[in-house]
Amino acid sequence: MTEPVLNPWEQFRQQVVRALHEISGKDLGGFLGRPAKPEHGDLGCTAAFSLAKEQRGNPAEIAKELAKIDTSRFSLIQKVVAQGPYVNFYISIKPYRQLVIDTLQRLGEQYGRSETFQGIRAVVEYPAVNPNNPWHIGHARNAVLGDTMARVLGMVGYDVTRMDYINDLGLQIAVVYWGLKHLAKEPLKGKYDQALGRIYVEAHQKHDKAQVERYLQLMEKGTNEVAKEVRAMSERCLRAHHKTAARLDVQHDLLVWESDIAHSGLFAEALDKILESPNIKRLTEGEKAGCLIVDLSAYEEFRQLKDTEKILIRSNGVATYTGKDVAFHFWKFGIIKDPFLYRQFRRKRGENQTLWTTTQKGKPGRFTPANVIFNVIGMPQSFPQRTVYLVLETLGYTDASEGYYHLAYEFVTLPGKRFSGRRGTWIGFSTDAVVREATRRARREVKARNPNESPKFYRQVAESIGAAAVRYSLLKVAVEKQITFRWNEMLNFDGNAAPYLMYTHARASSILRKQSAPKTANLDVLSTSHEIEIVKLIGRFPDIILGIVEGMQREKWGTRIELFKLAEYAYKLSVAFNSFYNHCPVLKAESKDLIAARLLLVDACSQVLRNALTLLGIHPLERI
RNA sequence: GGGCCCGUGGCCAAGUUGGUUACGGCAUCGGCCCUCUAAGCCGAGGAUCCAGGGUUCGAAUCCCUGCGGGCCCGCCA
Repeated sequence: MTEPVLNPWEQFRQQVVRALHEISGKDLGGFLGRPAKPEHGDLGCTAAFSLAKEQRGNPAEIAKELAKIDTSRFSLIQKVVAQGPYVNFYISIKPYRQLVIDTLQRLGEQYGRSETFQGIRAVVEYPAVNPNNPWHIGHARNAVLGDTMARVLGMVGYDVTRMDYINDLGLQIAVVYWGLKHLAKEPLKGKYDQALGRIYVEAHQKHDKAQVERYLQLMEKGTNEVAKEVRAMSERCLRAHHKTAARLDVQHDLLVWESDIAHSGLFAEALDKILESPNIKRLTEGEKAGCLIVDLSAYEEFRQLKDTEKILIRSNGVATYTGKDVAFHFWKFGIIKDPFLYRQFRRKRGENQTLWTTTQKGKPGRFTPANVIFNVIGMPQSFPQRTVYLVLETLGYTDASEGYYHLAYEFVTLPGKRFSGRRGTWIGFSTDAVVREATRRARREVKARNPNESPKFYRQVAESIGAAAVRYSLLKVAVEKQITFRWNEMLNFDGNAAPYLMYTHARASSILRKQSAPKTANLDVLSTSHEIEIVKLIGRFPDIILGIVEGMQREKWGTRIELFKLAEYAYKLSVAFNSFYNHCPVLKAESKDLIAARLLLVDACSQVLRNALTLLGIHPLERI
């Protein structure tokens, strides 16, 4: 019995690898790449260059030898051609087309999935915005990356928990609470996080240090009126954050609060574990007398520092940020048992869509430890992030250290300045403001194009398009590129942008509305380059998704993810469809056979586009 | 002092384990709506790949030296 096919392109690639192995006796898979030009075939092999070097031969001669593959034994290889030193493989379109369509029809909305990482538990954490101001557009980049990452991981088999960590015990929270008490005029106007953010800017300048310090102590202590009010304030802010998240269809499963960590006993338990390690030291003399430290001088990049000793617990017994983070990750990985109580924060539409939160009064047991964790955190935090997982390693938790991924991305900035909560540079560039403006512009367009629709239609469609435009703008750029925020680019609706993708899907839907697609058809009549291009792109979809996850490279200062490849794919498929749309009539094709086959192709393309858009967090609409 | 990321047509930007003619978008110019949604399609122009050296049959990609932009290196949070 053969496994049911999930990934058509991989079937072809494997046949090429087998064919090359048979003719050369070597695994030449590493030399395969996709040629830049279609006339060079579907897969090219550059092995002849290095074989020539080894054998002191001529690359072109060697390529010619490699190309003497008997293709009749490989169903998906149509021909092999040596073009100079390159060995180019051409796909056998007839069986491949059938394989692609069969696979897609069998899997439907599941098409694209793979089982490679089945059964592995993953936690993705994002965006961890402090609950004292709203998300600015840079926070949206974090959130959208995390949310999309979670969707992609789910597609390749991971069991994913989408987590948000909320630091409701920091100085900035005490400051905004001070502002609320001393500056704010009740009732606050507008969205709560926006109002808090403005108060914070003012409070940052005006606050009384001693009073703020007093609040901070009470917050950390827990059982008192101030702590209760601060938690209520933070939760209210979080609800406002999650309204923003909902606009962008950014989802979470679990909120973890710093104040719950502080009062859960998690740290005491982690400390016991930390003390078991032979590599933890309590210093008795010098500047750091009384501190618990880990010496990181074994790592080359730390030796350059003035100080290779990383403090986990201060001389006053309080944990440092690194110390807290190490303890928190003990929990994520199940090194210590789960000390939290949980309750529902919000019930969502679907059954399994409940958003849970840690709490002081609730029930235990809502969390299963992870095998791998992905923290979506800015590139500038590379150093502290690396410190955390190197400390884990030094303490003896190598599995946890290796399963710790810092998904690093560069910030969104304004021309010439950074976003700052304190200075209030985010005002006017909150995620809400940007999405609102995108929606406003979308609504104008939608109304012009659909003059006789209801206000409800305009609103719903415009909201989807506006949010999608913002999401896509943030996703289509490689994570290591800084984004300078410009309205015209963020809200571009033409070309490589979300509205184009949605428009493409709506066009396909429009055809299928007029005549539904048959389940089977004679696919041999699909012979134009436009039709074949679509089939080939559809066949690559599962491989694109898997490639994003497998291509993740954990480097010293962060792991890069190539989520933009998903955006790029959706765009390419759309380009191919629109080209087809303009060159190949469907409903008015010249024969019944051709109409049926093209309808089936439109249906197939639309399904894959829908799958891709859903992964991108874009709602595929039938009409826009 | 040490370290990280980025530099590709006017603007944005893919390609950076070396490999077939540097992928696209915006903007500009020309063409296409009696035919399935023109947020579209077809075509044109536009690139010393930051600079200079080096390695190689072959460099946007690797190495060296600079330049420009952004950032990191606390018992802080």
